[in-house]
Amino acid sequence: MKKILKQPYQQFFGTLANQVRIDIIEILNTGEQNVSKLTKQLPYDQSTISHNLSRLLECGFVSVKQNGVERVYTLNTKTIKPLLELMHNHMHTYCRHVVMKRRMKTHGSHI
Amino acid sequence: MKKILKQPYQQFFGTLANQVRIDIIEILNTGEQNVSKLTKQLPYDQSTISHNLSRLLECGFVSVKQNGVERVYTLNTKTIKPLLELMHNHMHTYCRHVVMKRRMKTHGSHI
DNA sequence: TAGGTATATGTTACTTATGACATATGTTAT
DNA sequence: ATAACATATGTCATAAGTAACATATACCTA
Repeated sequence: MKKILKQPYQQFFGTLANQVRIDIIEILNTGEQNVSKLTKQLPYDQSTISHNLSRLLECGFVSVKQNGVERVYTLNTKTIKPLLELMHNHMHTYCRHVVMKRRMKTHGSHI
Repeated sequence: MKKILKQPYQQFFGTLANQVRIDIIEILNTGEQNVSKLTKQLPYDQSTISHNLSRLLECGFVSVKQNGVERVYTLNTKTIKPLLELMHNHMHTYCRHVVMKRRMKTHGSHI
């Protein structure tokens, strides 16, 4: 069955307005990962990770390749990097009252 | 007045994932407007427009100046223009095809 | 083929966002 | 001060989104 797409703005921005998906993006920004590894690094159920990967995939924010039994997800850095850079610049310039707080459990992300 | 401190990603992207606010942005993209004029051009209540302008303001997507009895809202084109351009490019490149619903032996492509 | 692992999908209780309505506040002119 | 208009704010029913749970499906190895 074909998925009915919502309005593109909601599709695009709505996908990024979610903590689980942002957490996934931040991890994938450090390198491709399969679902299990993502699940181990995040405080969410495997099914939650999978559901949200599905939405990221649907929006073209990640791609996936099969590797034996596992599926390896890769971030679409071509879109994500300039997008997050734009966001951070904006927040820094116009929204300094908003606290930038990371909820990641791991270190080293530089989105 | 103190503003709500949400997570920046949700603040930023969540604000753009809404039809009323996108409608407002599209109109303001053609030039600054006061609230009445915006209300006349859109199928929403004046209070709805005002509520949503408030959120756009909070996120720095618009600025406002008092002009007599009216308040004139101006789009922050410095952020919005490149942002929407990025979005359109992305949608055009990655979101024009059918979603892959089941596992397939592919070697990874964007969706 | 069976059993184990990896990932996806269906469902649902709960949370959050939404937009209209009612009303309050602010501004200008008389 | 008051009227008339412009805009903002509080509230609420309900619509939409969320993440866990349960389960199904795909893939691998023996």
